[in-house]
Amino acid sequence: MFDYLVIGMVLYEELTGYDIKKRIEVGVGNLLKASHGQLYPALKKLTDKGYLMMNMQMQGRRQKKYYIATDAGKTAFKEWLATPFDPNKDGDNYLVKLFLIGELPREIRTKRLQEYEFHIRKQLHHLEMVEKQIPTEKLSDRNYFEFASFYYGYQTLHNMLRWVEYIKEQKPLSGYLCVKDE
Amino acid sequence: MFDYLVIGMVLYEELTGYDIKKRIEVGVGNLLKASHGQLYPALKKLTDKGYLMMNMQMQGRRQKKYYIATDAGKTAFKEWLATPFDPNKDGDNYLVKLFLIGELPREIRTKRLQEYEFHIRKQLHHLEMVEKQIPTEKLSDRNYFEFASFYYGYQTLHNMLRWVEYIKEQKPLSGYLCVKDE
DNA sequence: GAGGCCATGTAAACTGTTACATGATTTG
DNA sequence: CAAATCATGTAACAGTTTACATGGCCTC
Repeated sequence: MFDYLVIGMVLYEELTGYDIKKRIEVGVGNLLKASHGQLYPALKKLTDKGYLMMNMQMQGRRQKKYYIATDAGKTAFKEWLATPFDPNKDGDNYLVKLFLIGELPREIRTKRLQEYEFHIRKQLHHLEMVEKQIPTEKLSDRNYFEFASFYYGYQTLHNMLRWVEYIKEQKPLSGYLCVKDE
Repeated sequence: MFDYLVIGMVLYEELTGYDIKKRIEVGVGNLLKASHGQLYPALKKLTDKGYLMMNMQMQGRRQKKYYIATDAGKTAFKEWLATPFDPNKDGDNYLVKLFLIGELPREIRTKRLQEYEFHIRKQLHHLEMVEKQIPTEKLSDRNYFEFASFYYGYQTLHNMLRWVEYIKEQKPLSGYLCVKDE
């Protein structure tokens, strides 16, 4: 998965390893860290495989290696991206696919987004079942924070749902943070 | 860290490995999975170290192993929990400590929560700097979803902040999900 | 009686981090 | 001129998942 994310970063633009790392941090940094100890070997491996092309340049005395996806890399990437998300196998990584989903043709994209939405709703439903078993009265300090964590997870899923609903219609992002309710 | 989480689950109650796994899933499942291939060896290791005590029982023909923390285990756990959170070392795992923070005396707890809050605000501030560089006009399909992912991360942090502010004052959890704004 | 959940465990494979290593450029 | 950031890489280590392995209990 990490490999595909890397290819996805250099589909149209030449970037250095350093640049790629930055982009990943900004885009999906909240759930995935790309350590350079993982990134640089990956770049080498993907170049050897023929998925990336490397172009070394000198900027003054500093060497920079620019990478860009080859046709083979683009094909492999798009095949991976178009594959339906499997909750059992892909676990939590749907956000990575969502991050890159703009690369899919609109029709498949909409289908995938609907699948994600369905999956989130299923998880939410499950948490609602669990929630019914939480006592509502006075909690000890101990239990308070345990249940608080549960509610945090619940809330997080809710936000995910709202977000997917929002981007499914490709509403302007400038409005996203201001929207308060569903 | 995983080890301490496990000890934290059995401070007062005897639980089986299976039970522990379930509890972790409900409490912090959204950011941490406890695979049984990791849990069972950990239980064995912690028992050997003297941090857990095991008590085998038969339920019909089925053997169940109940674990509970020893005094040594409790001490080690509380030392770990009281240690200030280090963003450079502990990364994203603060939610695990928050999940267990009710075990700390109120004074230290409040201090830790304030530290978490400060850390989240710092991250938010950083994202706000990044956000200023995002063009507000019409985005291509490609860029739309990349920036959308950024906003998701931003939103997630905001929720984290709201949550920490809320539980800092130990407000009733039943109201949490209904609160819409800060 | 089949399928799903309860229950435990091991080992190989895989993934990811951290420490080690080096050095240039930019900014205060 | 010091510190931060840019820039690349390796290797040992730590952490995690997955597949293999087994079997009981409960509900439809």
